Amino acid sequence: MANLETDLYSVKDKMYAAADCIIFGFDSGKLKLLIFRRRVEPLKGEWSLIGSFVRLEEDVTEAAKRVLKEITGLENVFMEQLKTYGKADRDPGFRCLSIAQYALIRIDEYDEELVEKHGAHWYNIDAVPGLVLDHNKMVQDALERLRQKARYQPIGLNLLPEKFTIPQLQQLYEVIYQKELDSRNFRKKLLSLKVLIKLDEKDKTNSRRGAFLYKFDYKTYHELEKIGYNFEIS
Amino acid sequence: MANLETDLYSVKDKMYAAADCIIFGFDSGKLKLLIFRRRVEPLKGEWSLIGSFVRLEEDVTEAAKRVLKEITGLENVFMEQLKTYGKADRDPGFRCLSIAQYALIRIDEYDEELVEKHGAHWYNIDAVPGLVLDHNKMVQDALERLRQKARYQPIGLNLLPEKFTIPQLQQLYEVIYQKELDSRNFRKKLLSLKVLIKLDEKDKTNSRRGAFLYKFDYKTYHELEKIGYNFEIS
DNA sequence: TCAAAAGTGTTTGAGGTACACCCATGG
DNA sequence: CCATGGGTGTACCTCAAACACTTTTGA
Repeated sequence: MANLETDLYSVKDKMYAAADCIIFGFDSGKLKLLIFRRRVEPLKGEWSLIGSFVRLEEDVTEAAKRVLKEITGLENVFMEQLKTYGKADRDPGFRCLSIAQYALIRIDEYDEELVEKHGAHWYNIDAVPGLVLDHNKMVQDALERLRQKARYQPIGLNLLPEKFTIPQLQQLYEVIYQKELDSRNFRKKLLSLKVLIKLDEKDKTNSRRGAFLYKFDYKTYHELEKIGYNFEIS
Repeated sequence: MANLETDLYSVKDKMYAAADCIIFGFDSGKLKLLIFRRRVEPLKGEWSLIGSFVRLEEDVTEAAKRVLKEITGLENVFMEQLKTYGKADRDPGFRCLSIAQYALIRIDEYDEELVEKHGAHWYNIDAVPGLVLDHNKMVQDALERLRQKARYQPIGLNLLPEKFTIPQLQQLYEVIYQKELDSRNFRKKLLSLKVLIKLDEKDKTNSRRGAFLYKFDYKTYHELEKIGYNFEIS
């Protein structure tokens, strides 16, 4: 990127590719998005998704992982390609495709210091400010994908700690679907799937009585998946 | 593209983007794929998806439409971005992302002459030969997407003529899902959705008795869609 | 008249949805 | 002892799945 501003001819003459990350988190019953203020011109100081140019010798996936690690310190995070934004005029400076990817992170695990160092902030998903370029559209598309995908695959769990309670899980699905769920039916459905392992511990942060903690049984889940089982939470 | 081979330095130094199209058709009860033999080095003569570099001043979507029109003569075809293939080493010649898009076309409408002129061929989906680079993977991914998407949205209809019979439609779903369906249940389900318009004509190509032709009622469908109706065919 | 595809109803079981009360505990 | 969130059971109804025979008509 160093020569971007010095070598104008080559800049205008080239195709660039950016890996932009839509980073979701879940905290205090809210779905959150990690964004930051751009540090470079153009649009310096504006809110933006976190991204980077894809280097010539680098896989697109690697670029996204690099960005994510740089800003959160996390590796091995759930991340999936959303789609590529390829309008010729989407970036007024030069021709740049954006391969958008969304990530689901456990908000209790990220490196707070690193995040602050980069000028990043967590915003409630329903209060995201105006972002640079087509980034708001990307967030909307990512949300829709998350909603769609969470219905049939247990990806939502990537937003919770490894040990979680049923009420927590229900709350998560409620914010993803934007709809209240009946706790009796939710619990019944979840347990009938046979992929939750009940632990002996309780989480007492939300009530005197405490709620039992569970872990998701990925091993069983993957076996069931092979034989055409489908996880579905409406 | 003309200077690709003359200007080696710039070739190695640049990021390219290709729009590759996975073109599906449906004919004689089979799902088909349109591929062609590469006309240029490298890999000249090998089977390949149809694609083109995305021009600097062109939207990615436009590039795909351009390719599709060039080879089939068709415009206004159902086409959707599949995903971007971005491994650094996916193309041994130079750095090239591929933004893959899949298209569903009515096989009775394409321009046969044009297709032949380009050395293209329709292959049964279960007999596709080895393709160049990662193109076989793209086809697999597109198929999976088609299967997934057809379940909840009436996109399959883009593979049939405007007027179609229920048995034809059933056959289509059978090849997409790779599974036999019960004709009584299928018909019942379809008609209960209230989005098929029965015509007075019959198609007698498949039986003496003839089967009634139907049209899909997109107008009603889109209205129902707004109020949270969901089309679903298992 | 017969072969071959089109078209039609009913029964059953699984699972989604609606709904209200008791339990456990710390302050 | 009580306020607060955690946890449980039942009745109903919808819909998917299984299943077999009649109709039409051109050759």
